[in-house]
Amino acid sequence: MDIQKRLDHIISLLKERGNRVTPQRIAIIKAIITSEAHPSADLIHKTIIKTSPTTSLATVYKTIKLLKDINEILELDLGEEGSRYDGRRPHPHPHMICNSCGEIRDSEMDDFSSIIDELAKQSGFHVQSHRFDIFGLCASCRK
Amino acid sequence: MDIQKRLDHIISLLKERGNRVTPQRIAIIKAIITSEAHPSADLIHKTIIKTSPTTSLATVYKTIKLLKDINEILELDLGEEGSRYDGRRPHPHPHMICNSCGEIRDSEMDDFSSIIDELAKQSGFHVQSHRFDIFGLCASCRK
DNA sequence: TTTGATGCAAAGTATTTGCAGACTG
DNA sequence: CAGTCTGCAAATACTTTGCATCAAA
Repeated sequence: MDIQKRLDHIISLLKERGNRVTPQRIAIIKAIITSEAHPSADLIHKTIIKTSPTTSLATVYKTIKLLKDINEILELDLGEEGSRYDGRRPHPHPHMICNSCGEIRDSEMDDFSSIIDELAKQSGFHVQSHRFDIFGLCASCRK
Repeated sequence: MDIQKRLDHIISLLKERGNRVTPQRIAIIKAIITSEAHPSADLIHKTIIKTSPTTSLATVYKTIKLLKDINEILELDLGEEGSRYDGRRPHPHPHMICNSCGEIRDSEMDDFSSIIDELAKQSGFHVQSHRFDIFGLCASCRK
């Protein structure tokens, strides 16, 4: 799905829900679905104030929450380092996170349903989402 | 490994490193390697002040950091809800985390080395650790 | 006796919230 | 126009840190 289609898709979801489509929201959504960098809220903010100066960090957080609620972005909760967001592939998939430079790379493998089903079956657990994150050193930092 | 052996093991590791073995540390270590509840720092503190009243929350955090550094406990970083700790099985393994009551249950499956190797191989990533957490509703909350 | 550990309180940091005014639909 | 959204600043909550004092070895 290209960026424009995805943007239109999200905009219609918002309209359906009765949410308003403001310039700030469009700028934030564009930034987050475009970036390959798994940006933080702060980086998203720094990125968009260049072209949309009247956007506050608080609004970035509010819009992120909105996008999470409609399952259009994935939050990668790194704890003390804050959260990073994946707006390109909103379905859970593994990430490789560099402990040195902080780079986050997507992995191609994203179907863990059989493994998760097996784990859940044993205990009557009802699965809603998951995260599979691998920490280490990326190829560049390894050198 | 029973609790006493594990406690002795950790104490010798600390001595080797030149760390001191204080009553506070012993109380914290006992609490954390005994609990099945994946306790938070605050819960560990609340637990031990009953028997070891002269232990501050700051010391709990400092000791947790120490135990993480020597790889004797596992941190489960839940972001806004703070961290929980697994002192019984310090090697990475999947957890099932209830979105309703917060219960964290260990899964038996803990060898993902082949999957992780495969993911890492594609990109030259050097794996140091991982987390595999499944979110949903536990059997009780499902009802 | 030496030096690392402790407790306290203050600082730190990512995120959330309350509110008055602005803007979408 | 009604009601939502925005920016600002204050509030939150978990965790860390500085420092004077204490105690393990």
